[in-house]
Amino acid sequence: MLDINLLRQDIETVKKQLSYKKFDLDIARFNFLELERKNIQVQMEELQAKRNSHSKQIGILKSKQEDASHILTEMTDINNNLQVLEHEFQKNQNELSDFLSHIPNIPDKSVPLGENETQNQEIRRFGVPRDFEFTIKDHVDLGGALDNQIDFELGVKLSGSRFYVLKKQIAKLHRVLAQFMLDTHIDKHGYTEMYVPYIVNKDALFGTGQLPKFEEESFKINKNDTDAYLIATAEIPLTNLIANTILKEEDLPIKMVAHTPCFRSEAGSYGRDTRGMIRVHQFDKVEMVQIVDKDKSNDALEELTHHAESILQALNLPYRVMLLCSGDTGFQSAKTYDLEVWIPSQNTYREISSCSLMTDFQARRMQGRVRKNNKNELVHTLNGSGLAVGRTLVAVIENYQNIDGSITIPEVLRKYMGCDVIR
RNA sequence: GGAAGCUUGGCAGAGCGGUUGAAUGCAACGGUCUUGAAAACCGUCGAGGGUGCGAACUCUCCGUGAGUUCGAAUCUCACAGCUUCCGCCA
Repeated sequence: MLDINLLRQDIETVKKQLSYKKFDLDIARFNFLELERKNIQVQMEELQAKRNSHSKQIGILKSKQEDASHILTEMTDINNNLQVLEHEFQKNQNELSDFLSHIPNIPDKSVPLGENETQNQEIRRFGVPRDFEFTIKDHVDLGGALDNQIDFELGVKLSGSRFYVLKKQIAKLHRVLAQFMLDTHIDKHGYTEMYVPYIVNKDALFGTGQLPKFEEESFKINKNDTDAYLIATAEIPLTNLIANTILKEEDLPIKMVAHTPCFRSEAGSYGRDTRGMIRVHQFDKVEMVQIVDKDKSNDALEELTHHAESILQALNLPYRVMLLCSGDTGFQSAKTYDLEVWIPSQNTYREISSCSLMTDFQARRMQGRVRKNNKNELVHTLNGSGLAVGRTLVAVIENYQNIDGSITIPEVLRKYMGCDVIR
């Protein structure tokens, strides 16, 4: 959520900044709601003040056993009017907060202007795609040939399309990858390991910005007759840990990491990436979240991105870092780096991590603050995948495939796997 | 799943219809004293919002939501959470 004062002070500038994100801010609508709010609120508070002082008067008179009937009749009037105003005010507030909660975050100054992913900016590259001297297979064929250790049919049998079952060494490699990522972030990058719920309430989804605009992307379930949601990313539970909290200055920065499954409905992606494990309803991800002082958040984004990159480097997987252009930057984000890993079978780089600076956009929604110089100030939140485990598995399998269909285990994973190759 | 008790400011803990946004203690912050620190003493000390150039004035919030009342932290109802006991069970 944006600071409403920003809209009050300089709405034209905000409109322009948001237009870079392909969002059309309805200025007339905002001005109308604000004017209405002001009118109602001033009247309402005047009456409330009157009610409060009259009530006190009545109390004083009654305690002296004196007559208060003339004030009481006046109060009836006040209360009748007040009821109407309070109702109108509530309606106005609902409309205003609905209006505000649908406005995306403003892109950072350093974000290149652009419409879509074709205008994203490549920042740097690591590694060189391997030159295969044989005809390569994709992970689906490789997994199938390896005794169906990646089994899509079983996934369909149990749950439908976009689900899969892993077995034996591939299942272990999947587990080991997550383990390696967690260990790296905890031991080398100073993150605190967290274990969090996979089912969260509406407040949490609103806090990180998935509600109200993106409800259809989550799996909604029922818990004790109230709405609950499967997490689409550990960003949701991790970031919401600071909801309605006033942190101490020395608490910052908070750096947390968790390995969780992620559930996505993938509504609206029919036909896209239908083959394989790239786009599925359930996948594992190791997620990093940082809660930082607002002055340090830009540096924190660079740091976080490097943390994610270090996993790809350790696995020796070729990748590139893309700075998303304004039009491709997500709703909540002010600035996002995507890490794209080389997928040989697709002869291209595919997203494997997204590292974002949310500035105070989420903190304002969830009221996460820090006490600084005796004043409370919103924190900045950041998150990044470090990494998406399923896609990392795909990348390892495809990049490390051998002519006989076996998979060489990356050096750093061998002590975890207890073997050098899967065959 | 059943029963009882509880839910107040950073923490502890009063208040149980009327000048209460909330006593008191601790913590925190500022100051006096001191070479420095501790102790002692003095002072400050919940959050969010509105009108106004400003001074200032004012509203909302005592788990959440509804209700009773001229007036609710205080009464009623529903829901949630916590604690304890019983039952069941990974």
